[in-house]
Amino acid sequence: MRDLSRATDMSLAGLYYYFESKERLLYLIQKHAFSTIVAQLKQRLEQAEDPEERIRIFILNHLEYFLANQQAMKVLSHESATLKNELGAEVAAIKREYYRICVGLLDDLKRERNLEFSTRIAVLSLFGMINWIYTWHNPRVDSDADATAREMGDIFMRGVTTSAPRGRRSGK
Amino acid sequence: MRDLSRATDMSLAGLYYYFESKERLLYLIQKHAFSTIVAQLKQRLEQAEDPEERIRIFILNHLEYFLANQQAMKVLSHESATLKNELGAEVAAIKREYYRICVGLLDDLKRERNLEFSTRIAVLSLFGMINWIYTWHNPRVDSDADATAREMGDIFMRGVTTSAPRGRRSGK
DNA sequence: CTTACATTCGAACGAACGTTCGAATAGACC
DNA sequence: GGTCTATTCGAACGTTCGTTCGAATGTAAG
Repeated sequence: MRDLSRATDMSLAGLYYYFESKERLLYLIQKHAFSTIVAQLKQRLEQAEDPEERIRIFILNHLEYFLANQQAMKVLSHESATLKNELGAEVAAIKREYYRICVGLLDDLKRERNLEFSTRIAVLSLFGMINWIYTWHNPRVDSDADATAREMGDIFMRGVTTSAPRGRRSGK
Repeated sequence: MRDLSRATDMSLAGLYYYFESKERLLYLIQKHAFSTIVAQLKQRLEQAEDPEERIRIFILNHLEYFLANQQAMKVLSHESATLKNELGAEVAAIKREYYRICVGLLDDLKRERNLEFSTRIAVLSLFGMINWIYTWHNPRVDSDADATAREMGDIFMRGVTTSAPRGRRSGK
């Protein structure tokens, strides 16, 4: 709270005029962040029918938000389990909806192509890949969200062993 | 420190007879954990020549340690950036060695099969997958380290779109 | 100007934290 | 017994943290 008061040029007591507690402030931030991600995702998903493309949209949407708000995401990941009671439950509900959307996307893919794998493991592996990015992505070295989403999508969809040399890609 | 004193049935002051500071204790824990992982990995890698199998050994070794010490890994992930100065640098060096080993494994695979992908993105995606597990793995629901490592290895190697239905797997 | 309400702040409170210190206890050797 | 060292602890220290309170300031309406 003292850091926030310094950063906002408002007194410590002044902050408490707008936010009743540190916990409630964290709740508002988390709710806003995850609601925004989910809302934008739903909107973008309307523009694609193909299951693979929809998964790639999911990845891109996630990475764009995480890279555009990298500092915030560090804090959110760090404080993700701190909320108690109803506050925590409400945020957890949004996260669960986000998780379920991803499950649906993967189940669609499985159905369309008659695939067989554990949706749970696949979803959580994908979450690991795209959540972890806040720990390493450096704008001066790494490519932007679009390119990173494409590379991660390739790995998740086809794995590292199916990448063709010299830019050509083996037939779909 | 008060939590530790309670958990160890030793007084708060008594802890400081063995560890000069909280920071140094965290350093010792981190150093021990990462050194153990790296040492065990090196030993296991001696028993395999095939690049793909070596990557699968890497995944299994990582997951085994993370699942066997899940609580500890939560703390280590949470406190991973807390160490300053030489202490932090020494731990960072071990992590970098671990990272470099994984880079080597992937470069070997690329060379053997004439593949083309960003080693950096692949390694960091893989790290995301296997590090994230401490946030979700539930022993009562999820399979053990062996099975999880196999499933994650499949996703990382071949992607979700190359899994065959009804247990049969397309030719290696 | 006066009233009423919204906004801001300095100063402090109580709790939690990392750490220290001097005294108390235990065990080994003479 | 006495001496020495290793171990343990209660009590406190100084700091940081989340939070509160009463007073001061601003602002708009009558």
